[in-house]
Amino acid sequence: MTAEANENKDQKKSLNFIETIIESDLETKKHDQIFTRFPPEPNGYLHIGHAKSICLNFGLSENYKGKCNLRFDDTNPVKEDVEYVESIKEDIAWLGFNWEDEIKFTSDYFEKLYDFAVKLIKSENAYVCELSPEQMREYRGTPTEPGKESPWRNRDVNESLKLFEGMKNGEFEEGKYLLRAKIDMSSPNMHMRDPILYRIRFASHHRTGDTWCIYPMYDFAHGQSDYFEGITHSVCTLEFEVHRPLYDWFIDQLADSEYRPRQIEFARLNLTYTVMSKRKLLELVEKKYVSDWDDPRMPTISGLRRRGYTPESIRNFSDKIGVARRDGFIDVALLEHSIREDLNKKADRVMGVLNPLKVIIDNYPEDSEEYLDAVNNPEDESRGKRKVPFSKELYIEQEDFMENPPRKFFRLGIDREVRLRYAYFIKCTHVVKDDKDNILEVHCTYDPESKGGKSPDGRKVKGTLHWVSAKHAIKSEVRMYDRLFTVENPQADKEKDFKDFINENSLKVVDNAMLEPHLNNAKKGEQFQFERMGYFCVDKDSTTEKLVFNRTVTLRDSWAKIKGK
RNA sequence: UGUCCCGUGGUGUAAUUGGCAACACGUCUGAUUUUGGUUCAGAAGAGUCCAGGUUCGAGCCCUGGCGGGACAACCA
Repeated sequence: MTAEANENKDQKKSLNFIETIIESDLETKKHDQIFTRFPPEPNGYLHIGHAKSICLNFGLSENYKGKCNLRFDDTNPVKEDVEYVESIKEDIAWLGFNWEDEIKFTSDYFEKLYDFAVKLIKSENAYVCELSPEQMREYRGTPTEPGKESPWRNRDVNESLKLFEGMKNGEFEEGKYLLRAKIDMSSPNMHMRDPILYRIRFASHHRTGDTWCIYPMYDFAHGQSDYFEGITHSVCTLEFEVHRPLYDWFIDQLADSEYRPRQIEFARLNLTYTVMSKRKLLELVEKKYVSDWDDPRMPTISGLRRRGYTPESIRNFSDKIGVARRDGFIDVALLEHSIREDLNKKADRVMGVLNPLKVIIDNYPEDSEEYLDAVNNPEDESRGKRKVPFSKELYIEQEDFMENPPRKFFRLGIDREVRLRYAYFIKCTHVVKDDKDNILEVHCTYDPESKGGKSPDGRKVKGTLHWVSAKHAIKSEVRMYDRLFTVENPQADKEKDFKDFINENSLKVVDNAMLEPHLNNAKKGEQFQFERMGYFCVDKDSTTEKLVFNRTVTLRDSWAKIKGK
């Protein structure tokens, strides 16, 4: 009974506006099953903003036991490339979504689209126009002023037919002719002012090669492709809202049954401090500000993956941000919370020192060493334990020692006692410095009774430090990637030189980090939580096979705040 | 000067047929802790853009303002 009550409670979880539409369509039997699609243009890598759309479209079909196509909207060969097709497939699969049947391409429908265009010419709903780009602009009018009709608007049907065929057969140079729909040049909606259907492009297409030299425009391809595939709910972003009347206009001309796909718009994802403009991301890659599309500083899915983000964290993030029709900015802190939440459960803990400071235990036997038990993941006992080597000379983090500690500093200082995690209590006796006053060595004594980190007399220490044995430690490179962009609202400054968006300190490389030896066996892509420093992802250097760690996200760092105050 | 969309704590999303605005992130306390992490407990923070109207009662309905966004590529 309570279980049932709980179930009801879960079901009552509020629906977003798209789910409301879908449930209503299912209830009224408008559709027996829903069918969505994710339609990227293969002209760049997918980023976190696309992830929202992917989770939405594929998620909807999963939740309502429907279907979802992956369709490449490849109607502009000059911008598109197979490299992008491959990366997009990989990213979607990595996120854990499955598309229905084989992958679709808008280019698969070029023939059908051509036939439909011919039909429109015959029904006097389309004509071949020969206005130049400049004239087009002039004739189009502005959002507040009506346009004027093309002199070719009432061209004879047979003449249009013949010219259109000539366009297809490559008889005319680019720009000579256009196929346009005949709708309404005085419509307040610019998209209804005799929109272009086909343009001539002598460009080789990544799939159809040189078969075609005329290519359909987005508006003439998208809705029809939805129709051909049986899509019920065509979910897209808000900027396509003004295209909807045109979308419907074409469907009206095309549909010969009750069935119609419905375009539904939602607000695209904006993230604070993050630029997601494809144009700018492309520029970053082309001008070598970053290594590639998957550079861990990039907001691309592949960049986040290399940085150590998990598919689950991105899907959870997507659930949390919700779906609506109002534009806003999601705080990037929510994204980071999502990955911390996930990694906190999954990532093994490990000790490492980024900026080593040598500690010598004076009363520890010279050539002795021992292996101490360390828990891999306190959240998950099944992750087991590991042995960590301990010896007379150790490294600790430079910032874990202060000669003149402030009031709330709980770590090592002269005459202070702290615990070395999983090892012993140590107490600092003195330090050795060079002539420039830099600390070279911190000398301590240890309490042999406190092995494992507990003292039999029950005395407490306030601080617990991570450490690494100097002679056993592996030296490795650690790269700390930060978000590349640090402008609060990048979209607000569209025209600003994007170089201003680049955070010069977005990458710090530490090449003398000392780590626990067992990390030698770490696999590429594995994530670890370095004690007190954050989450890191193994990213072996492909040229040298050197062990490299990328910072996924830092821990919540209260100490930094205390220090700042 | 046009058409369309949107306006709920700092941020994002909720609120059954109108019924004293909820959740998450963030922030701040406190407790526990072999990570200044995690976990747990708690607090602050909006009266729903404004003004009218309908109603016993409005974030939800109506009217009028104000504010923000989209639309003038042979891009998608």
